[in-house]
Amino acid sequence: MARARISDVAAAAGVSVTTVSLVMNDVESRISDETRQRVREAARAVGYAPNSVARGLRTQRTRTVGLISDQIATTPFAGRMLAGAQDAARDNGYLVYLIDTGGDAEIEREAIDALTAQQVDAMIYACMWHRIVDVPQGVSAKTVLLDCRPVKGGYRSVVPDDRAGGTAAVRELVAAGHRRIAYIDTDDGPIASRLRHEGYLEALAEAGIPADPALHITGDTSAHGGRAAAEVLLDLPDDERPTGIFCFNDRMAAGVYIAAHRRGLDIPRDLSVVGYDDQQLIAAEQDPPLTTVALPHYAMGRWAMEVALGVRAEGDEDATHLMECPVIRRDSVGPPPAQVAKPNRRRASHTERPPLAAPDR
Amino acid sequence: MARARISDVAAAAGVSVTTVSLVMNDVESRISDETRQRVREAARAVGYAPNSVARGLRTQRTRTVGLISDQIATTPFAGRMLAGAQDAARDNGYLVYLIDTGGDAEIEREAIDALTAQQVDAMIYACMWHRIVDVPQGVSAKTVLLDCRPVKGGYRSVVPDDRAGGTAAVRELVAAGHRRIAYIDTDDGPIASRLRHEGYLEALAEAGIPADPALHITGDTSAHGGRAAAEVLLDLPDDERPTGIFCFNDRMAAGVYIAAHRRGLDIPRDLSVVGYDDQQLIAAEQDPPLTTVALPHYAMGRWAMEVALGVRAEGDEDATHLMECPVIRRDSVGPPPAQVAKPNRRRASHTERPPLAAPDR
DNA sequence: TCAGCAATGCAAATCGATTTGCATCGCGTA
DNA sequence: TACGCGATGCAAATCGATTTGCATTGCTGA
Repeated sequence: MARARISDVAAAAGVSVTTVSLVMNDVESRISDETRQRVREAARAVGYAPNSVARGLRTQRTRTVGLISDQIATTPFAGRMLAGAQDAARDNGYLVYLIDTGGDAEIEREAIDALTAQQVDAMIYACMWHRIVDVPQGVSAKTVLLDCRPVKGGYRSVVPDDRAGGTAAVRELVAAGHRRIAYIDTDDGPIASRLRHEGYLEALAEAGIPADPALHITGDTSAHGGRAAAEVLLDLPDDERPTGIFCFNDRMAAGVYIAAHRRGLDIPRDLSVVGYDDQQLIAAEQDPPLTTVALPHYAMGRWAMEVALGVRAEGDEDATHLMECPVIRRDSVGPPPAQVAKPNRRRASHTERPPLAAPDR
Repeated sequence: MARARISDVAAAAGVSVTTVSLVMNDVESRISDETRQRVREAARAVGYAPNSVARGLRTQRTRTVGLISDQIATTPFAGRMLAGAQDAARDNGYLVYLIDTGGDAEIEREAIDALTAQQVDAMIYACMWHRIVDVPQGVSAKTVLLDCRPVKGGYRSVVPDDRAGGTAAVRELVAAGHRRIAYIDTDDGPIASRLRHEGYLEALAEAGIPADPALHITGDTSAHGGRAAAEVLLDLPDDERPTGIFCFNDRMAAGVYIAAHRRGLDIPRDLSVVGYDDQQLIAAEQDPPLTTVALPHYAMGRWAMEVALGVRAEGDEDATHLMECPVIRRDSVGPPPAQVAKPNRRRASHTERPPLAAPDR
């Protein structure tokens, strides 16, 4: 049984298709209340629902949005961003096409062409890590960038405020009384790395704590990298050893936990730790649960969609919106030990110490 | 500058729109090679790409698929499933609408209506956990169920083969020489729980090992639940204590690690552990990396899409496909200790032992 | 009684493609 | 010369909605 068409409703109600259309779309005036009533009942009786494809052809607006992303599958953050965009779309009666390009430029090209052919009303170009992108040609002017910034302007975009997040993280440690605070950074060099470092320096400066380059260590962004970096820090002489560590991300913070536990250090009694990302299944499940800074993925997704649909008035056509990263307080920050505790090391020296002690660079 | 229409190409090539359409769609014969050439060049010159909306209206096929899911945002597995479905769609020239209902029945209803109005060629109804669903009315016959089974048939569906996965997991332990093998189960009662337990029993049976109800413990599906359950097991007398533990999921296995480490037990020397799910950032990052059973999300997503699009011939219209769960061998399984090691307990007894020792029920 | 106007509703054009049936042309053959 | 036929290409209908401009009806007021 085929779907009912508007002409079926017209026949059932004994009116023209024009009248049905006018009634269904609540166009003002022209049609008497009595007729309206009759049309509505007929529509319900035959189970009519307008064909969006036909409507899209005629009106030139499809109420669909294309969301192109480079990596949906491989990061646990993606979901929150999608959910935010999704919810905003639904709230406004839009449907979203999702395309994951896997970062492949050719697939990206094809995706843009396909979405354009499909007459989407807007596009969102999403990245899974805060980075700078060269937006491909062909995306419409109504494209919004999500978690990335354009190489040379011309687009509205939204990214996390990593700088302020770094400051907030370090302020947690400062507020707890720490003065020797390390930053375990990544050596992969993403934008967020630089920004969080700036935030770290700013928080130190505002607390009147001189920055010590020896406390800025790098490693790869895994638990292993964090652990290796932490071992370098914990091997420092007692009066140079940090009492608080801010980590580039939660996975590295998990590595710090491992290094600390292996030396019999208790968190937060002997060492305070703050992470970044508030990564599901990592941050909250640490023992003790990790204090960290959340990446506002849901809010960014929502923002991008609302701007793309034009329901959120953003004055500037060419501006990057910084989304606040809230601190999530859990149990990994406490006051510094009264005097630096002597960790009961299992080994006198780490002969296998990894070659990661890269000082500031 | 508006997009070029087919009539623009026709004008540029000096032919009719019929001819252009015939050429662009590679309809056989009728048009001379010379004309074909001319049309193609004209199309390229004006930058023509067909309008999918108009085409969809005329052909009644939109080359789009709707993917309705209950929880995209909250599980780290979703991405793989989406990626599989996505890739299969792209391989066949389809675009996918993604809708996350959050499990809300009303939103689900609206989603189905919206997708129907949008004339999707097929739908996929995806769940994030293997479960039984009452598929709402109105989904087309071409709907495929992903990671769930219908209450009363009528749909094609694909789910992980949790039973065989449970068997494979336990076989790993049996093959390493273990005879006292525990199963730390969940008490939430998902389908997978029962199936994996059946698989566990089957592996024991085929190895001629009698099942010991005391070795079937339950807990909640978190690291905390796994840890509590492991403590119960490790408190058993030496000759009853398991040497190998199969866990319902990787998070619980992570809890087993914590319990073992707190007692000074080394994995896999003193205790072997097998998880389930191969969860990103959990399984591989354990110390040592966890041997586990992978949920075949990507393959299931691809299967569902291919069946939905009709490119994979599945004879039975009403059948559930079981997708194999491969074992991922890492470093948490070894031979059992020569004789059961005396763990160097920190405490003589666990006065705070949690009330979780629910025997088989 | 009839012009004029408001109220109401409809016919037809339109969006941009696909596809059916028909028209034209040129050439070979009777 | 006239006819038939293959090759080629086009006009027009169609998909299902929206929307413009016009037609009809009934009522008011002169």
